[in-house]
Amino acid sequence: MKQQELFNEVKEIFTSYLIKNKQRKTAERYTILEEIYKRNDHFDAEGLFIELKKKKINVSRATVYNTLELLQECSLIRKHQFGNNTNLARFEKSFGSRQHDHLICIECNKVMEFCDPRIHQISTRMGELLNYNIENHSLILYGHCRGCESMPQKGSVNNSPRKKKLHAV
Amino acid sequence: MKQQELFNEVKEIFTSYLIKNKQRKTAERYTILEEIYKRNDHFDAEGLFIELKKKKINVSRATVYNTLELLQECSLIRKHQFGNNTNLARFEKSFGSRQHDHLICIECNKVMEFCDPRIHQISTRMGELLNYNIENHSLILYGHCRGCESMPQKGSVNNSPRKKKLHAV
DNA sequence: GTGCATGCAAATCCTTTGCAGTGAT
DNA sequence: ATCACTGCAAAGGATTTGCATGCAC
Repeated sequence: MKQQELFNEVKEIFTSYLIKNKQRKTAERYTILEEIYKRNDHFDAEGLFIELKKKKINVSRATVYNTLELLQECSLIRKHQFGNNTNLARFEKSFGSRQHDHLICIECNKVMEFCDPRIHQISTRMGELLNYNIENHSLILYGHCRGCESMPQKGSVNNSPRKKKLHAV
Repeated sequence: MKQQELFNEVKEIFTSYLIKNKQRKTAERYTILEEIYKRNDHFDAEGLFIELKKKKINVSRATVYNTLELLQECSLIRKHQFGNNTNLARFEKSFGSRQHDHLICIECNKVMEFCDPRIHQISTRMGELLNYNIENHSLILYGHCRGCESMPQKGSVNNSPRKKKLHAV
C-alpha cells in the first residue's frame, strides 16, 4: 500500500469514529494521526510532541495526549508500558500491521517484534479456564541483544543514581 | 513450609545478597522483607508504606523504595507494570511460589495467576531467532471477569474525567 | 571513627486538569 | 451562536533525590 493510501484509509477510520462518538474533526487531530503514521517506531507522547514542534506544527501537549487516547479507542494505535527502564508509555500505529509482541533489550532499549500463534492459544485457553473474557494481552520478553550481551547485568530495572552504588554481581 | 521457616529462608537469601554486594544489614530492610512475605497480594509501594505506618513501624518512603529495589535484585520479589488503569508499579513476593503470569480484569482489577509451559518455549525460541539473551518476560492477559462481564467496554485505559465525555460505542 | 543508609521534604518525571479563548458544528 | 476543543500553565500522582543525622561496620 502506498503511504498516501494508508493515510487516507486511517483518516477515514478516524473520521467515522469521531462522527459515531460525536467528537469534532479538528485539524490538530488529523495532523497528529498523520504524523504517527509516518513513523515506524515505538514512540512516546513527549517524543511526538517534540517532533511536531520541530516541524513547526503547533499543538499542545494536552492535545497530543487527548488525541493519543482517541486513537487508541478506535484501535489505530496501541499503547505499551515497556517497563524496562522507564515508566513512560509508548505507542505504535496498529493499522496495516499485524498483531505482534515485543522483545526488548534491557541495556539499550532496542525493540524487536515477533509473532507466535501459541500466545493466542494460551490466551483463549486461560480465559476459558479462569472464566475471563479476554480482550487483549501484552507479552514482553526482556533480554540482552547481541551487542549488549558482553556486559550482562541483573535483569531488573536500575536507573536510579542512588542505586548505581550497587556492585554488579 | 511454615511461615517462620519461610521468613528465615528468605532472610538468609537477603543476607547473603547484602553481604555479597557490601550493603548494610539494617533493621528496616529486614522489617520490610518480613512485611512483604506476610502478604499474599500484588501490592504497590505506597500500600506497603501505609501498612507499615499502621503497624507503627517507622520507615520512610525512600527506604521502602530502596528496599524494594534490593529485593528485586536478589529475586525475592517481582515487579509488575499492570497497565490496566494505573501506572503504578505492583510487586509480589517470588520465593517459594513458582513462576507464573497474570490475567487482569479491566473493570475491577482482580488479578488471577496462571502457568503455561508454552510461554517459556516461546521465550526461548524467540531469543534464538532474534539473537537476544532472554532473561525474563511479562505476559498479561486483559479481560473481564465473570462478575464484570455484563458491562463490557473498550479494553483501553480510560480513567481521565476529561475523556468521560466519550460516548460508549 | 567512617561513610553508607535513613528520614524528611523538595524535586522530578510523566500525565492530567482548570481556565479562558478559539473554532467546528 | 453554541459548547467542545485547544493551548498554556499549573496541579497531580508515583518515584527519586539532596542533605543532615544516625548507625552498621
